[in-house]
Amino acid sequence: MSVEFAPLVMEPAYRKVAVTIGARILSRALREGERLPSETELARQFAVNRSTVREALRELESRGLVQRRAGSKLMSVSRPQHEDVAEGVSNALLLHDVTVRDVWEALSILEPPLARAAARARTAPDLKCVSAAAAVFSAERNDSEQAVHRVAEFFRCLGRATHNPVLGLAQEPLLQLLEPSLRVMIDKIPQAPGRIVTAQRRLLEALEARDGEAAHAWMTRHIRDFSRGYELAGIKLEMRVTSRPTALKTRARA
Amino acid sequence: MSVEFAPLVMEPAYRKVAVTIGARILSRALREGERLPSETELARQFAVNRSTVREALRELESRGLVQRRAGSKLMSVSRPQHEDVAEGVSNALLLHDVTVRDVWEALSILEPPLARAAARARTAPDLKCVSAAAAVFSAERNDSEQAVHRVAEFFRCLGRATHNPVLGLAQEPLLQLLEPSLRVMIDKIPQAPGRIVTAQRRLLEALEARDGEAAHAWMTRHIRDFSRGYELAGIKLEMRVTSRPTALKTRARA
DNA sequence: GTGACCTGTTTGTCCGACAATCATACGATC
DNA sequence: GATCGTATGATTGTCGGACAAACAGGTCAC
Repeated sequence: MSVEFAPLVMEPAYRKVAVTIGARILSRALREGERLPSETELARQFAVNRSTVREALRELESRGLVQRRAGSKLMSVSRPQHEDVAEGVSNALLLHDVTVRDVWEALSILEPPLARAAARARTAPDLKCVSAAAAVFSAERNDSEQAVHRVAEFFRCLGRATHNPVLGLAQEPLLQLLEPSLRVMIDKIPQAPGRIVTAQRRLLEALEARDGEAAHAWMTRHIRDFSRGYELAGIKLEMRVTSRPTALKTRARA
Repeated sequence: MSVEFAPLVMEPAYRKVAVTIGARILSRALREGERLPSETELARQFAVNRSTVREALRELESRGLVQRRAGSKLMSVSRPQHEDVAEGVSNALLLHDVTVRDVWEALSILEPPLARAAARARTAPDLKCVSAAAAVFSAERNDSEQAVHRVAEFFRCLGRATHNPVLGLAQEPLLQLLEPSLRVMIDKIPQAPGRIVTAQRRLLEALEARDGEAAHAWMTRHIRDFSRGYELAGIKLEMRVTSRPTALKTRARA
C-alpha cells in the first residue's frame, strides 16, 4: 500500500453535463441534425439550474458538437467542421512558438504523399473542384489577400480528393498557419503566382491521368518552391508564425 | 451594387467576451501563467453580468486557452496542451466516419518522415525519453491495456525529438484513434508485441546513430507491420474507428 | 395567396443570493 | 522555529427568478 493519495478531482456540474451530452453524441445515440431539448428541459432532466446547462452548452458549442442552425433557436447536434477544429489546432501551435520552418517541414512531409493519394483516389467531381480552384487562383493571382485563400482552397480540394478525412483535416491547420507568410511572399515576389499556377496545372494534369508519382513529384517541387520563395522574400525560416487576424472568428452559419 | 444582402450575424455577448479575451491571449498581451481577473471583475470591465462572463470562460476553457491551476480558484492563461487539442480532432474524425484504413494511411505517410526528422534533430534527453518508453513497453508488453499506451508514448517521444511542434501535434490524434484497434491486435496476435519491441529497438539504434534514413526505413516497416497485424487479427480495414471509452474525459490537473 | 395579429416557447441577459472553498493573516501550542 | 487552529475576506459553483427579443404556429381579414 502506498502512503500517497491521488489528488481527488472535483468535477463541477457544468462539466458533468457537458461530458454526458458529449458522450451521447460521440456514441451516436444522438445523431447529426437531431435537435437538443430546450435549455429549460435539459435543466429539468439533469436536475440543475439553467445557467449550469448553458455553461455546458457553451463547451459543447466550442467543440463543434452542437450548433444552432441558421434562424433556429434550438441547438442541434452537429459534426465538428474541419475549419473549426483546425482553428483550435492552429491557435495551439501559435502559442507553442511554431516557426515558419516547422510549418514548411510539415507541409513538405504531408503534401507530396497527399497529392499521390489524391491522384489515385480522385473522382470526377474532385477533379472539377481542383480544376475550379486552380482557375480561380489564376484569375485572382494578383490580389494577395484573395490569392492565399485560393491556394488554401486548392489544397483543400486535393485533400478532399484523397477521400481520407484524416489527411484533409491534418493539412487544414497547416494551411491556416501558412497564410500570413504566403501573403508576404506573393506580395514581394512577382514571379511567385506564376510558379504556383504552373505547379497547380501540373498537379491537375497528374490527377487527370491518375498518375500518383507525377503528382508526388510535382507537389514536392511545389513545396520546395515555397522555401525558395521565403528566401527571396527575406522571410527568415526561424521566424515565429504570426497570428492570423481572423483568429477565433465567429463561425458563419450557412 | 448587388441587390443581395449578406445575412447579418448577431453575436451574443458571451461570444464577444470570449473572442476579446481569446484575442488578447493569442496576441500574447496576456502571457502564459498570468492570472485572469476574477469573474466579478471581468463582468465589471465588460459591463456584462457574471453569468455572461462565465459562459465565455467555459468556451475559453474548453479550447485550453485558460485553465484553473491545481488548488487555485482564479483562472490563469495557458497554452493548449497537445492532448486536449488532439482530443477535439479525434472526436471530429470519429464523427466523420474515419476508417481504420484512413488512420493507417495517415500513419504510413506521417511516421516515417517523422522518424527521420527525429533521428536528425534528437538531443540526448530525447534519446533517454525514447529509450525509456521502449523499455517500459517491453516490460508491460503483455498487458494490452497498458501496452497501447506505451506504444503511443514511444511515438510521442519520437515526435518531441523532432523539435517540431507541428509534427508532434499532427500525430497525436492518430495515436488516439489507433488505440482501440491496436489493443485488439495485441490481444489477438501473440507475436505482435515482439515485433513491436524489435522495431522500437531498431528505431532507437537509428536515433542513437543519427541515421535518418535507417529510422525512416524501420518506421516504414513498423507501420507496414501494423497493417499485417490487422489482417491477421481479422480487423477489416474498412471498419469505422470506434470511440475510445475515455473520450471527452476530465483533464487531470498536474 | 398575402399580410396582420396574437400566443406560447425559447434564448440571451440580467439581478440577487448562498454555501463551499481558497488565500492570508494572526495567534496558540509544542 | 515549525506546526496547527482559527478568523476574515475574496472567489467560485450553483441556484432561483425575472424580462425583452426573437421565433413558431395558428387565426383571421383582405
